[in-house]
Amino acid sequence: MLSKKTKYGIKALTFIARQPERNPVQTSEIAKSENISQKFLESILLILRKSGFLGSKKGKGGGYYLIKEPEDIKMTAIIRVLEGPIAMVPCVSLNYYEKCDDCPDEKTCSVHKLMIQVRDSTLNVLGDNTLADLT
Amino acid sequence: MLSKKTKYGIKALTFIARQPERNPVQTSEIAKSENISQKFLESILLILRKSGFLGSKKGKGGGYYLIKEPEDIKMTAIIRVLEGPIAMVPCVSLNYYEKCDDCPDEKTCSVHKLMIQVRDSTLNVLGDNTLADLT
DNA sequence: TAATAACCTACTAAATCGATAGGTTAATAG
DNA sequence: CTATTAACCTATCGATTTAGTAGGTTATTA
Repeated sequence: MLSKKTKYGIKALTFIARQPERNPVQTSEIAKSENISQKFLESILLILRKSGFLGSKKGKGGGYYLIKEPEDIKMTAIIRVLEGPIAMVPCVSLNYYEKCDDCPDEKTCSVHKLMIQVRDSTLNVLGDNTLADLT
Repeated sequence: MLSKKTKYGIKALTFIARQPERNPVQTSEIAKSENISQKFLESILLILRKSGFLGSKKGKGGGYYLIKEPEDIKMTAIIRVLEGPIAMVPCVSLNYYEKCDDCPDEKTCSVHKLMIQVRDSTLNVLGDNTLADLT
């Protein structure tokens, strides 16, 4: 299941990407429009800023703005930052690999074999879609 | 993330499907071979029996056995029983649909649009694979 | 200097997960 | 008929994660 954190993060980024001007958008505006708890959203946008998706400006007229073009922001990147691994099992994760403690040999593991296929197909979809495709 | 429940369930089913004879396999044997807590595995095999994947036999020489041919057991069916929805968001789930409380219109929701694609590609992989493919 | 909005830290209620404990029931072997 | 075996059932539990809330501080603008 996708966490609300990730879901809200994607919605917020989409909201910002939809702005006609490149003006900063306030957290409160996004929160109201997308029905998200403002405090929770604050923490999400902070993560997205710290990981290089957003810039920010304080004080009146401040807010968050996109640093890159929506076409250049792949959904894989967003989801990895907010949700963590895309793979359903750590032992097939490209960016968050971890060995299973129960599995002695990945090569003969039936789950491993299957989850690699799932990972690849998911990766294809999320790699093909950019923020621009969601606007 | 795939739960251990589902992971162990798939491993157990694969183990049973690998048996040369159709003889019942004991929980203890699977647990030992696959490094799974026996008690936990018991509860999983019980679910798989109640949902029609396995038959069981009590007493000495008892255990669990497949009811259908491995070729006829799709991975989608197994995962839906053990893990629940395959979709990452309830609002795009075919078997466990639920409306999002924050989202006023699914048609214009960016997350919805994306998650439908992820669901379909995952469904393709899990629908193409049967238990026989994992053995 | 007041208002604004991002930024930061800490806490928490509720749910879920991965078990464990301690039995009961039914089938088989001797 | 009895002991053993293995499935079956119910309850509980510690740890972790989730989705927030509370209450501030810092920097920018009018």
